[in-house]
Amino acid sequence: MTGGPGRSRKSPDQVTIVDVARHAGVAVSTVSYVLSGKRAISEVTRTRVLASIRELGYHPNAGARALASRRANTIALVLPLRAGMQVPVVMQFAIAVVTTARRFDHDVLLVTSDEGPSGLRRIAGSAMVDGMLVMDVELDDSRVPLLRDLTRPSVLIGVPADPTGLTCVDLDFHRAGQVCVEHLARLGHHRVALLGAPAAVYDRGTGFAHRTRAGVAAAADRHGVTVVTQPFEEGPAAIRQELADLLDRHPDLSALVVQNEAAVGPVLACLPTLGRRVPQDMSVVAICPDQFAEQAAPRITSVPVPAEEIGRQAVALLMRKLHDEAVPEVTLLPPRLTIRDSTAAPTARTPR
Amino acid sequence: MTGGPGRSRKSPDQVTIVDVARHAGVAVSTVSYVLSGKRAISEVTRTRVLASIRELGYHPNAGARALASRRANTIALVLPLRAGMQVPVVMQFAIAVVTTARRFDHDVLLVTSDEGPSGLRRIAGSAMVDGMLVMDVELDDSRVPLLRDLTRPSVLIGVPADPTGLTCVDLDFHRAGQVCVEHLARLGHHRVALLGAPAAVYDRGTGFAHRTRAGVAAAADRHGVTVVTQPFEEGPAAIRQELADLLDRHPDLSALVVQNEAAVGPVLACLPTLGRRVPQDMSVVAICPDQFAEQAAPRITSVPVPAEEIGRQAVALLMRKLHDEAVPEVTLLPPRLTIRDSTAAPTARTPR
DNA sequence: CCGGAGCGGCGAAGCGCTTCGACGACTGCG
DNA sequence: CGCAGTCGTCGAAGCGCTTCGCCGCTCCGG
Repeated sequence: MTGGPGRSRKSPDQVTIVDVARHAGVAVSTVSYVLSGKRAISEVTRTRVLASIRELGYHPNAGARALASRRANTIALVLPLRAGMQVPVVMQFAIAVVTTARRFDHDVLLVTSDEGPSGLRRIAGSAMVDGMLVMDVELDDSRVPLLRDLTRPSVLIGVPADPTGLTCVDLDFHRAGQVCVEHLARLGHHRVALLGAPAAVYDRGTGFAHRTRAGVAAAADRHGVTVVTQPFEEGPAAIRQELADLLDRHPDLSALVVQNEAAVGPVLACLPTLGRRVPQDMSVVAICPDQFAEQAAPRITSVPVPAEEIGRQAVALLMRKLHDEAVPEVTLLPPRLTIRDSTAAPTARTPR
Repeated sequence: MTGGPGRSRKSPDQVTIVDVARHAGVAVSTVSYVLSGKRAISEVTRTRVLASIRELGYHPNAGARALASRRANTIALVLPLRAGMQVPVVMQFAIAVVTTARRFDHDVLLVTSDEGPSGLRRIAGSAMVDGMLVMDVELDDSRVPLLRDLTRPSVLIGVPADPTGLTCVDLDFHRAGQVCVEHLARLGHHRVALLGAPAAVYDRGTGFAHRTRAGVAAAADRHGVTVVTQPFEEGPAAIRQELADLLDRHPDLSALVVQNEAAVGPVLACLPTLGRRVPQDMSVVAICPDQFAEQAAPRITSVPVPAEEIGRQAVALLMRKLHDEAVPEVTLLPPRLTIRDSTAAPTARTPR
């Protein structure tokens, strides 16, 4: 426990590369090369070293490795912690990121933006991470100029207004909006409402909300569909009220596109009480996680946000940037519409 | 860019402590002591050094620091990634952990359990983290013996069957169950059902589910209340069915305790269609996040899981362990019942 | 007037690892 | 038979930081 006079002051439990080398009867550098594979090592030596490693329970010291190799084998995942976040999606995403990063032999440092840009500076400056994944990027995000300056590569989830010099991944929300409307138009709907995120989300300049709205509008235009757009606050009471008002003002609506996870359940619950059965009197398409769509009654036709896929892609892109490979500035994942039980052809309801 | 002959091969952007020392005209060690405060430094020197640091934009290299000081200033947050997790709670918790850790000048490494125990070994062995927070601990958790062996301290969220030698934090679910039943008993209810988590969660030996059940049973006993216990699967269809069955078998139930985030909404939605208005015909108490309880219609009397508080406590405890302070093995947070609109005295319904 | 105790600062020895250049021992070829 | 070219291994020089021991001051009491 005290460490005899010979052993200086090393803690007893820490096995170092020196111990491994001694145990295997080779030089320290040989052990290192066995581990990294950066030089040829004879099969016999390699197995002997690996055996020693296992026997001693050796784990390379991350700090020393980072210091010597100038690579931390860690990436940062920068989460926002604002209200109105899509919690399950974020979680799914985070898990995909960790899992994928591990596959590339990297770990993930969890960072929140509440320290502001200085937090990013600190992380990057201290060389704790080799690169960073930044979530929930807004159209005009204050972190973007900083990221452009930083020496470490980064990948953004979400697309800012000007993606020049950046790397961004996201669902193609514009197309997602289109796909929803096209589906409804094909069914014969002509009057559609988009129930969007809370107004604050639009005001904040959140890309996905704006892009979806644009996509919906574009497709509507093209297919002769009229669209009413309406932000939607949270809370079942507010939702009920807003929905009632909406139907009051536009009694001839026959379909809804809902882009607001939290609203999906309440909307479905309210519609029958407002005299609209789903899907007979009102079709509903949602942009929300599959899990939500599957569990609702009726099951909802939806375009899921492929959080897992986005996470994988983001990590993969970051890894390529770490290897100095060129990557596209914007990667948009194609939306996939899953048709379930909440959409149908409209039934003649009010005479024109 | 090429690094002149004098500057050897250091990357141009990395400011080191040597640069700061030179700029401030002091020794490297002096800069270090200014930063750590471990030795007295004159005010004049300290300000000069701090000025240089700011001017040069110096950030200590985390790897070097960890190597030399043998402390990484990082803690691991070990998440499960099983199905049936309480996603919003986990998220809340994670954010609280990161925020609190930062307050102690630590960062957070996000780890998932899918690598199994070897993942924990790797993290601990590589000295990337000084300690770990392990979430979602089960009664008989395979990670527990490992944690006991590890040299690095850890704090568990959840309490295993035998917490000896560990440090655990959790909501006092036993008392939470009691509190719910006591509230109902006080209102005059005599026939209560506990709608629990999916059966798999019980089978898995998840502590909070078992403890709640025990607490409910104990309080029921004491107050002369009869309790029906029933695991509840997910998905609105299943829930509706199970609820209908339950009411069929026990038509005289006048109150429900729901410990199943995902079931709260559907249950509330189903009850009226089964001829039970809330709270007139059926009182409902839930153990779920406040957010859910507030947004439901009617707003639900509930005991929230204080994720944020648990996160803060867990980090605080871990920090104390890092400083070799003694901490209690089990810290149980007292449940707080918030009375809202979903509970009332029972109305005579079926004649005895 | 001198000895001892702080104070404030310096220099150097690592922390555990990667990586570069060097160097024997083979190989194959002229 | 000799020389160049691998191949496999070694030794040593850092990476940027903390920390220990030391030293020259100044200040104080005896």
